[in-house]
Amino acid sequence: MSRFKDIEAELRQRIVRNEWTPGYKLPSEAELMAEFDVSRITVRQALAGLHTTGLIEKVNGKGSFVTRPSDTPDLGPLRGFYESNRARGKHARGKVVSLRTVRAPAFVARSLGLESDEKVLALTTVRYVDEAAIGYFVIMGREPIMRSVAEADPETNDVMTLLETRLGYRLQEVVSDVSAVPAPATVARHLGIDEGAPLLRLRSTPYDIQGEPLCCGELFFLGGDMPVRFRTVRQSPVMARPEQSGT
Amino acid sequence: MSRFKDIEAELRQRIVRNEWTPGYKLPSEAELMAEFDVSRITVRQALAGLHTTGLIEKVNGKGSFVTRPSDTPDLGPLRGFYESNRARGKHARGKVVSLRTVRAPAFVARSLGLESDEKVLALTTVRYVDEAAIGYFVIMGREPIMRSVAEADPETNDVMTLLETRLGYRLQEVVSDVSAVPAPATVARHLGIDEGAPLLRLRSTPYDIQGEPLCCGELFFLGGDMPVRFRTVRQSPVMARPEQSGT
DNA sequence: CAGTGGTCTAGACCACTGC
DNA sequence: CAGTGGTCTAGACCACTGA
Repeated sequence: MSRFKDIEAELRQRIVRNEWTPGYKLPSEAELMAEFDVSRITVRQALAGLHTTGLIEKVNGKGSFVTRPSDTPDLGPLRGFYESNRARGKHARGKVVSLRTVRAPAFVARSLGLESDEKVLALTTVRYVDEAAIGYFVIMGREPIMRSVAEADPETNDVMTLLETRLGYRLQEVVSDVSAVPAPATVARHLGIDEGAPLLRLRSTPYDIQGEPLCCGELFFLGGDMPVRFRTVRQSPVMARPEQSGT
Repeated sequence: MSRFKDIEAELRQRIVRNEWTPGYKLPSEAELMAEFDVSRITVRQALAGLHTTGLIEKVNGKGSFVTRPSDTPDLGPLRGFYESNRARGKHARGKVVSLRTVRAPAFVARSLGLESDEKVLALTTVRYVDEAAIGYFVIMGREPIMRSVAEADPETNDVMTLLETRLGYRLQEVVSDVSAVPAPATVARHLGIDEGAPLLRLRSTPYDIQGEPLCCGELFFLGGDMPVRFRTVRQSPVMARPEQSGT
């Protein structure tokens, strides 16, 4: 194992364990050189790793800082129902329909690594854009996380936002399965549409920076008006890079 | 502008202009040091940029090589209808329905940067899995590219695969809009379903490594059987890195 | 074995930030 | 001004590949 990877791992641990909280200024490169007794390049390789992972940001002339969780985390479609609509000048809000304990559906159990009949807490909201109901969201997950999400304000803030700003998670990726389904009766009723009408069903699982799935959402969107946009980038080969390059 | 960025740009140009073709072995770091008259670190910074972009791969003890386009490009949902189904042991094939010139629909014109009434070539296929028709694909684009795609074998190979292996493009990312729509009459007829049944509509635009949109696809999938999976990664400050410290 | 990339050291100068 | 990160040099040893 190379030295810089050790250092990177060590620094990452300090951040992930919240010894260094968001906004914290890391020791300068000079100090890290002293602490780990390595040269500057080695320190910088380690920092580069944290940087590209989004864990720290570097400010020329000031130092490196633990990133604050994004105000509006952008992970594709889950960038946030509220955020993305507000960004387009719409009025977006949600209404909690229920919060209750249910047996984890198969896809949730699979995503979260639960036993198939384990209990999860399910938070259901209906989401409106300019007074029109266009989404029916069920977010499921283990009791503690979901409790916290529910106790925050899921009627005005996106789950991803809550996870980052209120619960201290740092999101890394989201895996989504998307398909088209006829509207189930319950959903149809809440959205004021006919049962069986085409709905976009998005099943999403956000993972934190340590690769842990945090919760599992099943989101039903009304048809074609508001497509969900994904941006998929080519997987590039693996490497550790000495530095950042621009562009 | 920093030196290594200049060098990175220069090398990138040679690759993109096909002076250095896929599989070509780049000059060694030592040779590049000589050519550009810089130190090794600077050379490596430049190469790191190309590497994370997926343009080159490095093999310890051998050298750096221009990447060959992937045999099965994996850019999310467009990883390939055929490929992904065959990977699951299914029999997958397609049948060309038509190849004709049409006026670019609005979303195509927008994606490709065309005038709204410009002509594009549209290749339509119906796709089968184990003899069941489950997809109706229309791929549109400028004449030359689409002509080449059509003359390759769009009945057995995915468009992304053709673009990379037959036409020499290197894909970088795909932007997809996904929504649920009632089946249009034409599509319903080809898929043997009722008009108005829920379909997943995927509008995708693949971009090459230079950021040029190559074509624009409108894909209709049958409902819930085969969800399309997206994996969205957090946008990091500058670039994505596959490397993970977790190891 | 020689050639290659992977890693590292010990310095250096610059541009930027804040006092 | 001192402190910081951004960039660079010149040299070094290692592990890996292939003849």
